[in-house]
Amino acid sequence: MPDRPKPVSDGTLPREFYTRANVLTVARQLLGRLLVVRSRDGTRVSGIIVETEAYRGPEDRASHAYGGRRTNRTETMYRTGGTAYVYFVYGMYHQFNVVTNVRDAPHAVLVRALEPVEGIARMRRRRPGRADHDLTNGPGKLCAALGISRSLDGADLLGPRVWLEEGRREVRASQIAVGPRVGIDYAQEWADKPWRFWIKGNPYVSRSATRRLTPRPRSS
DNA sequence: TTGCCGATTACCT
DNA sequence: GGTAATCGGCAAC
Repeated sequence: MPDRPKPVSDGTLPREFYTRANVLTVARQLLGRLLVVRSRDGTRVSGIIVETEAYRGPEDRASHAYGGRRTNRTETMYRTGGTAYVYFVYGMYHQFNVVTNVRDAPHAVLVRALEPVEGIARMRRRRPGRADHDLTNGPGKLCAALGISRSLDGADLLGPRVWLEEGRREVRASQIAVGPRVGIDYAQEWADKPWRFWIKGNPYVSRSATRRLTPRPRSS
């Protein structure tokens, strides 16, 4: 595993963290980092990233940029690493992605789950009736909890609207689990690639993830 | 606990 | 006109 670029003094991850060529490396190293969104009133809402998925266009059939597809929606993925790619799916959910690699290389990492850290009261108001472990344990859920919408599509991840910080938790390689990505059955052989990463045993990984790979042993 | 299915709309064919 | 990088409710077990 290559060295991780040093953060700038305030802990914000630097451009060089994102512009590296290997999206799988970035997806792994995003685990344990702090995703921060600045609310309208200037306060912080944040969470530690505990689950990610890598998308490696244009060869990756599961990527929106498969085959070099370049449309109004996917244009954001062709921007420089360290840009937010936010899109809308299933008629009601947003998905937050981190663009990686250099300009015109459409690689991205989907953030699938967070462990809430700051602004938890605000998250509860945005997802009423949900237990705390159910606030951000899925890509659509975390966008709702953090107030992420398409207004953040194309935002620079060096701030000031949304950014990532070093975080306080060192995630060792032995603590990272790997498995196939979720919800891309249409992608044929690409659907089986082990490009999803999560922190082993973390209670905030997405439900679909835990269901697929950690089935409980059946009792008689 | 598992599995099915409807919601709801931007986007692409 | 079909589908999607999802979620939550409900039925069956």
